[in-house]
Amino acid sequence: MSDARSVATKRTLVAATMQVIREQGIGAISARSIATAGSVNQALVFYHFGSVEGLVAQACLESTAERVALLEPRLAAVTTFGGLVEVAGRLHAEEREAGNVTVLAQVLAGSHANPTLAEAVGRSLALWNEQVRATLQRLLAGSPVAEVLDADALTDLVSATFVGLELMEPTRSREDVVSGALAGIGRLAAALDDLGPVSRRALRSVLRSTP
Amino acid sequence: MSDARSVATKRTLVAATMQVIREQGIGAISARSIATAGSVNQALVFYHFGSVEGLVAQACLESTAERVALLEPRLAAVTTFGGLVEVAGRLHAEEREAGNVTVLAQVLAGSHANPTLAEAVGRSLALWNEQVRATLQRLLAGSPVAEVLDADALTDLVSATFVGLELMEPTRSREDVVSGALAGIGRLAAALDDLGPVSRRALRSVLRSTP
DNA sequence: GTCTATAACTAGATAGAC
DNA sequence: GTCTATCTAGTTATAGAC
Repeated sequence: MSDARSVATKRTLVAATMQVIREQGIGAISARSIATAGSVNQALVFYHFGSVEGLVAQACLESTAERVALLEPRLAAVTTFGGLVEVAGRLHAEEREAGNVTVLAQVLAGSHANPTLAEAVGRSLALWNEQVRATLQRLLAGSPVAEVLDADALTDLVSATFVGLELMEPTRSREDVVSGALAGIGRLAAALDDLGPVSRRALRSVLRSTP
Repeated sequence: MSDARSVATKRTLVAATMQVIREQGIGAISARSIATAGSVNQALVFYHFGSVEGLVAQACLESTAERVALLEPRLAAVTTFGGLVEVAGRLHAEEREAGNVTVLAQVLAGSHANPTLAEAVGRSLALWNEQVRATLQRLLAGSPVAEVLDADALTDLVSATFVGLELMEPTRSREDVVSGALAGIGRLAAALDDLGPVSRRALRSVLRSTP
């Protein structure tokens, strides 16, 4: 019974940590702000996680794992670049509610010169990148784009864009700019998907010869 | 005389602030850490800037203005998408030394739920976006891509990518991933630049009809 | 496991000497 | 303008009661 209670408390603390980071940013994190958000005692942070850093690391990891698990089946079902951009658009829309990427972005910023957080962020990013890379690898196979971009490079670019996008979200005056941009990218991707065999060969040879 | 000394002290404080943010992140910022980095007295932060926040805001703004001023003539000389990606690649390489985008990214993260910093970040981002948008507007005029993307949307995407890229820089194991990705994007852009009039018209009509 | 109390420290900010 | 000294408030972390 005491074990079940312990688990519940840990859960509360992790959830409260995510909430504080989402609503006030990593700069507002302290054992007290977390305890207040979760309506628990401040000392429990240290009893269960050893330190505030340890709790933040755990929260970052769980927040990311949660989102990646939800996304995994959807990415597995993607068969075209257009479909991938569509999933990206939905993910961005869902972020307003869940804020998992925001948590990752904030902890990423806080991990500068902080080995403990850096380790947690590294593992969180790896969870994302695994999924994105696998999807891109699948889509790139047989695509002319593979002539100039490998999955690793594209993955890094895609992850960075998403992190930057969510970090800048609060600064945006118009909120439809991102969806507009994603729609445009989606149409470019769709055009690429729908290329006939002749244009496909032509594009491939152009990309191959471009210095 | 006392005025010249005052200006020198302000400069020292602003430079020290940038240095602490670059080397230790926004989380390590305090009147004392800044004063130590600049070898000046801690109380001077409040005498010259009123508060730590005020100093950080000023540093963010100056750091950005400095970089944007250096970039402006180079962007003005860009005439192709390939050229734009090339400038972006150089900018990324120079960041390792200067770290101006890193400062912006860190203050951006710290501006979450902080009106003072948010205002400074907003103005800093505007400085960047002005230049990027003007360049993209020029390049998009007459390009088939304009069928699906306007300069505003693309600017937001480009800025977000750059901020995310610099924020993730310390986490990258291999350091040539970004340059590889930029090289690939550059070849795609070059292919777009070199399109003949026939392919150009064909692409335009495809993009216009893509839903 | 959880709570109270507290030690040890660091933060922002200011008054007053120089 | 700059420095020392200091106040206040908030921080991590732990001992010990429950």
